[in-house]
Amino acid sequence: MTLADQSFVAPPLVEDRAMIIRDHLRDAIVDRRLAPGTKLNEAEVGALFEVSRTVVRAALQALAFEGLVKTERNRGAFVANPTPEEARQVFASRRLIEPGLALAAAQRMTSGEIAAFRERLQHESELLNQRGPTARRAEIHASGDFHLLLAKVAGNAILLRFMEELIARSSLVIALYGNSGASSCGHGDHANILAALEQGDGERAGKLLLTHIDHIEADLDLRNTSNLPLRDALVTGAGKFQ
Amino acid sequence: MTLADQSFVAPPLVEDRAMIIRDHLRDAIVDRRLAPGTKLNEAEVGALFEVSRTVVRAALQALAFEGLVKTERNRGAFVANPTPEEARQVFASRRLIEPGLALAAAQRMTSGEIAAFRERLQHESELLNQRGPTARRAEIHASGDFHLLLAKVAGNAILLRFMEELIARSSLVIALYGNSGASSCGHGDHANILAALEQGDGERAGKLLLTHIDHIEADLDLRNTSNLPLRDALVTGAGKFQ
DNA sequence: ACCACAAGGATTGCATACAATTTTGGCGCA
DNA sequence: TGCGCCAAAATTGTATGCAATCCTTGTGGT
Repeated sequence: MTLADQSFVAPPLVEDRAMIIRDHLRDAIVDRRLAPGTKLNEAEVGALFEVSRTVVRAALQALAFEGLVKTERNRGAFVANPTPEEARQVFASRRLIEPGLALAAAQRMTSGEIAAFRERLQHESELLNQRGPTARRAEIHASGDFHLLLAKVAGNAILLRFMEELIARSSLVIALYGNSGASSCGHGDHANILAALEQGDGERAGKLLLTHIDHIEADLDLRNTSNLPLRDALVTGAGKFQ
Repeated sequence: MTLADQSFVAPPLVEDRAMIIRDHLRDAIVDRRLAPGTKLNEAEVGALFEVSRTVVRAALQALAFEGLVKTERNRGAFVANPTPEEARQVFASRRLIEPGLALAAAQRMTSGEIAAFRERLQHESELLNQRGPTARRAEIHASGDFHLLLAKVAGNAILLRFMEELIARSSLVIALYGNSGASSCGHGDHANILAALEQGDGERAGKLLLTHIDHIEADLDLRNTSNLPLRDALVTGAGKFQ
């Protein structure tokens, strides 16, 4: 390795520490290293990242906007614990938006972007052949990245941001309600969608996306209200002791 | 006046001052009382609302998330100055989402919600008969409210939030690029959409929404790159002195 | 044993103080 | 006059202190 190899380092000369912390927390939430309902103590998080509460609060506010964190006044911030109804709304939103993205993407996609898609798929299939919780987390991540790439190619920055939020929340929902049995969203779906996109058939890609989302949602058990962390189980659920 | 007269005071015992300031600023931006590009000085805003910079920063961060404010590190917050491309993306997003809302709304709409729609339309037509910039602002507001009501009736909280952002940005775009000539978005469109919804014909309502959005966008002059406030004109535009 | 309640501790909301950065204004010089 | 440079002023980024609120826990009464 030569010095030239390192010269590429993009100079984030001025870093926005709040956004860095936000990204770390988001990763942890989506990967479910932070369980839903977990209290995010400002001082504690600040100590972890070696910043003051001021910065932490900015990060938490950002995550609250994305729906990954719920804040209650004078009580603090908690990792979101999406209800089945919220989960349904997430997927309903995706059903509405993603076919439109496919239409736009099919028209605009360049050969370079096709290559990027292929690389993604390759990465996914590698993860599929691995076992263990780490691989499964990476798999959920990778699956989301496919949809995010679709949104990027579609070329609408607003919809891309919406999709970023929806994908993050989807990952949380899958981690919460997913029947690990069926492993996860079918990898084959993505390949078929890409094929349609390559042929410029955005409409078919959109229909495939719809069934793909159906597959994902079918793998969820949205009846399940258990495994809720104590307090939230009693507060949000209609428990025996209310 | 007796003591009892005062007892009614609705207890916003704990108010979130940051959100109040956010709402005020948003209204001012959407009504264009704050011109695009205007610098939002933290201390200045804080003095106006009699709060510290801390809460002002929270409000500004919230508006930045909605795309109504752009922040630059160490430089401050500025009222968003949407480019024609951003404007197009706003309306493209609405074209994608609103027909889906119409479908859902047509199925779920109650008689009470129909009445609310009628009331909205009544309000709109009253504003149409008035002249002057104040009435025009209120008209843009009211027109947006129609679409927000549609989103509420559709019953998806996530899409409602997306629409809130899109409507706010639309209002800003209309204020920026609107040819006041054609007054504004046709009021008749809304009546037709409501009629379709009442008949439960969500599909037709969706199609009418699409042409309605076409009408709105057709009334814009997105070629216009003038009236940009100095700095932004030079930074974002490919000026002579780059 | 159970409940009500109060004191203490912990945590958040907000204001303020200080550091880092940018902008402004002026001064010298060509 | 016009340009470049530097110091002062202004503004934002961050840390910290204090007040308000909530939660816990222990205590007394029934």
